[in-house]
Amino acid sequence: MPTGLAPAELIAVLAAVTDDQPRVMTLRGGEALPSGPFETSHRSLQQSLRAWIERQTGHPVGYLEQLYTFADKDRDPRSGELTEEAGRISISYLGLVREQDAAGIGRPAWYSWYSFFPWEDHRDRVPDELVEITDRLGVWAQDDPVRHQRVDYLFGVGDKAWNEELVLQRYELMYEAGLVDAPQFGRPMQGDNRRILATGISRLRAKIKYSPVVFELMPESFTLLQLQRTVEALSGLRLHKPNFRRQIDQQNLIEDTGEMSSGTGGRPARLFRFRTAILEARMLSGARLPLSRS
Amino acid sequence: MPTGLAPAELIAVLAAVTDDQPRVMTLRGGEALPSGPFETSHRSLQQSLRAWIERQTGHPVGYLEQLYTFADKDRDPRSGELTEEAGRISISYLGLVREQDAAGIGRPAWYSWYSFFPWEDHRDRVPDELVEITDRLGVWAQDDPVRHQRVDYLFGVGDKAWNEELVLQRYELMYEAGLVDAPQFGRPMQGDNRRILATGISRLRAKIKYSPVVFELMPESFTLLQLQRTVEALSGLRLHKPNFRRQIDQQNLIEDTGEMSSGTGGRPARLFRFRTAILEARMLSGARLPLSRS
DNA sequence: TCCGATGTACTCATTCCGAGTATAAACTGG
DNA sequence: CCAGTTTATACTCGGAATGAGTACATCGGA
Repeated sequence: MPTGLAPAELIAVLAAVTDDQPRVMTLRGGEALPSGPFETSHRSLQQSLRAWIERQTGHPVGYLEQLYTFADKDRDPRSGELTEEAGRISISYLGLVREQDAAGIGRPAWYSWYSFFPWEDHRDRVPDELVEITDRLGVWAQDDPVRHQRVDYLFGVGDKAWNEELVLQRYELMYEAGLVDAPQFGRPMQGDNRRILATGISRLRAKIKYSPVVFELMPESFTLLQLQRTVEALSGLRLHKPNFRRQIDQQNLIEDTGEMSSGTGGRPARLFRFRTAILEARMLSGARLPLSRS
Repeated sequence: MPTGLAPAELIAVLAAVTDDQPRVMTLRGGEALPSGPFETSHRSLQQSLRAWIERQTGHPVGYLEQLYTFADKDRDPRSGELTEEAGRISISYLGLVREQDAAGIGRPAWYSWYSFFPWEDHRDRVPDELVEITDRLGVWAQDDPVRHQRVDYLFGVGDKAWNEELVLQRYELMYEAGLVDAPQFGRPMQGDNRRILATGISRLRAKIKYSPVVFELMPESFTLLQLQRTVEALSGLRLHKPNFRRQIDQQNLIEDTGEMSSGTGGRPARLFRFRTAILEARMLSGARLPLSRS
């Protein structure tokens, strides 16, 4: 991004899925999210960011959504000092792209989410890191029942279920407990970038449940298993195959292309495509109010 | 708010429910949402806004959530001209308060949402305004099947169901079709304030389904019917009484105070209170992924 | 004392969801 | 070419949640 006197900074969480891994675009060897000043020459925030991303990656951004706006003083509660840029506004966005090969000068790299948040990947087993974290948080909560309740709820301790959407809240609790700087608990990032990434992951994990955004991450045509693997990568959970397929075709979101996948190891699978012009789509039923007739 | 050279402006959608009407705090005779510059003297955006609101209303804000951040050029697509303040950032918030009597100098007024969006109140009947709007939109869509699909989906035409959450998208479609300036379609506001209000209503209508924010609008103790009437006011829908009650006590969110309501016309009702220290609460079941065992 | 309004406890059918089973069709290594 | 592995796809079945409706209780007031 060209520099200049800018009233605001834009920060992007750019996500893609490849090799069954959810990935995020980073700069500086995985230490920073892409960011730059808001250019008033463009028409709007969205357009400004979209243009910059497409210049950087060589790919169009399928989906772009605003995440959160911070003031500088929101951003790093550790250092109480006032910087020269005090009062600057940072606006963060979540963007989804289909491919991850950057056209840049080799600087951008796509890291797996789970290298920053190793405790969030529950696809194969409960991560060792999570066990250690809950142990340490147990000590931190000690005789404080309120802390204990928060830890149990956020990290699925005891009979509580693991809720994959609470990425941000888990990170913030770990921050409070002083665990985020431990190197075994994920790759560090500069400033508050890891927290912004957590915000994006939380948002996306929630969104795939009631909106068909997953398809923004899929190629033109795909098999049902590929779709399932993508959802699993994003949510960090393993899904039940027959039930997943049932839900997908109940939603009526995809249609058969007529073609079959070339052998990926087993029996060839049908190739599907996303039904365009489906704007009324909701992935799952969505919450309901108990309506009255009439 | 004191004026000054500010990098950003804060705008608040302050909501309350009284007399079975969802209300929003306005200035200038209902023409503007409260707003002011972001004061860097405070610690963060949230705190800055919270302090200002409490000074204005004399009441604490129970719940405060960021809505959306606009650049000036996002804000009024009609006038293409560049103003002196081009590039200014506006950050909007949704706040919930329990009472609506302003301590101010008589300037703030609490108007019903539905005076700005008369077509959004479906509690008693389908509003006449909605019928006229869909008629006009039918003409606007004319021979364009894509437009027709959008209109049908957003406004519940034909066999499509009315979706109360789509307040913002409906308003934006009406804007596109040139209907928002018609005086019979709701009270006007200055600039894009009506669109920001629509954003807040959309967010709140979605939120009450999976989060216990409604209780931020309720008094200390309340009857089940009062709670139902509040949800109905917010959603603009009429709910099924027995099923509403079933859901509420399945969620285990409230507890009996032991007291009874003084006669409100019929048999006295139990008074309940919100169970504090319920952070794991979700109003409804929430969408689900088809999980796999172990 | 009856009526209207509200409060509260049920029933019943349908749909949705979690869990599991069974079979089909490819590839692989001996 | 046969056995075993991997993936694809079609079912079944029970339990939970949801939509819709019924029955009855208890108050104030005409």
